[in-house]
Amino acid sequence: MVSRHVLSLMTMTLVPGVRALWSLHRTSVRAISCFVASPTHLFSVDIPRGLCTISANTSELKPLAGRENELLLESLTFMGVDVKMARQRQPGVLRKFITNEQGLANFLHGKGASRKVVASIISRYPRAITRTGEHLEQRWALWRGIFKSDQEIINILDRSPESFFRSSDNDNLEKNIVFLSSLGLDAKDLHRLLTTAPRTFSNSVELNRQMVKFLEDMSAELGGQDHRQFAKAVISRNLYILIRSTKRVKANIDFLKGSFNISDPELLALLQGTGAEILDLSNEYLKRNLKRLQEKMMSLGCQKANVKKLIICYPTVLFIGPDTLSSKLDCLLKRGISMAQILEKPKVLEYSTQNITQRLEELTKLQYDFKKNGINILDMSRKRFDAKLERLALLSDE
DNA sequence: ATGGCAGAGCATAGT
DNA sequence: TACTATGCTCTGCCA
DNA sequence: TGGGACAAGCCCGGT
DNA sequence: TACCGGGCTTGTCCC
Repeated sequence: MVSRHVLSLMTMTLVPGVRALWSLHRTSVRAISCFVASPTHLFSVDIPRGLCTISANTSELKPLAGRENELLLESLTFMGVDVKMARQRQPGVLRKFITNEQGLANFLHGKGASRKVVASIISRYPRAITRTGEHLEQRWALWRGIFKSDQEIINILDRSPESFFRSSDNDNLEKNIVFLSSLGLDAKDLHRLLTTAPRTFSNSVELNRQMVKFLEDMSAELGGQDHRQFAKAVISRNLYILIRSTKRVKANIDFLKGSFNISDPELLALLQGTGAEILDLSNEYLKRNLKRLQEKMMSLGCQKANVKKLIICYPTVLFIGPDTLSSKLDCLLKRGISMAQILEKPKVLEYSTQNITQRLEELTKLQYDFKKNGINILDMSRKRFDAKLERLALLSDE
């Protein structure tokens, strides 16, 4: 009677993948069996104990018993998992009765992950151990449709375990891939997308659709010609766009629109060009940076049109914190470089104040004439700059 | 970014 | 059996 | 007048 | 944020 109850419980709750792992586990556990009392302990489905207690007190068996699963803790500790971290992140997982940590570990090892990587993955995203073998196989196959090798995927999992494990919906993942491909994003873009913003693929496909729709609508609103093309361009220019909220993106676009008198075609061009990344900024940050940038430039005698020009040809300026930007400008102006020159060659702002200061010193020593030669020399890479300096020194020797 | 956080929805426990 | 409380998962958002 | 060697400028995209 | 360098065009000096 009791055993039949347990059996049906087992068949109902153990999904096929877990059952497959069961037999696998029994063979592989020998090597480490010295650490635990019995193979079943390692798997953390404590059947013998369950058999004893099930009729007496059902609640002790269930996942939500309110206590942590000691055998699971042992198993995780043995695997090198940072249990403290896991507990802090997803405490509920540690109380679960049926888990698949060994299956997961075997699976990942098979794909080339080291023991350390596996431990780190579980520590940071404990829910990973609730995924069944079958689920893992499916999901991996879908990812492999985009990546060339297992190792590539392992690298991403190591960086961002959550991206792979947060969703349990493989259908959705598949739909996402189909959807994103259908946009006309080529294999290379898809690859870059999943590499740099893997979270995109655990979004619901509806959410991704919404963002694309939003971008297309925006293109229409701004008088664009090919709306699909616009959305595609924004995405491939800004791989993070799909993990932003449409609310944020809309707020940023509205803000840009209202802040300086940029025309619709100009805005359209900006957003699908290098300015696409502006959309990532938190709304407050963007507001603050633009406001302070304007203030600073006005105080230096610039017109509003100059601000606009700067942003359009060098949007990255909006990423630079107001204080560093301000001191960077001061540092250049102090050495006799004019604002007009900076506006011509804004790329100089990409370099650190320290770097710029140092270069200015070296050039002053050689009596470099910025008025005559311009400031191109400041925005070269270190190597190129040094080579240039050498040539200059040689020239002045003669 | 990724880790934290919140809300919705779901399953189970408890009465 | 019906209803509530509790806890977990999933998704989406924030910075 | 042609052409080739070398430097500079410019535009990219990639960490 | 800060930094790097590939690759392409243009300019210039010399034979």
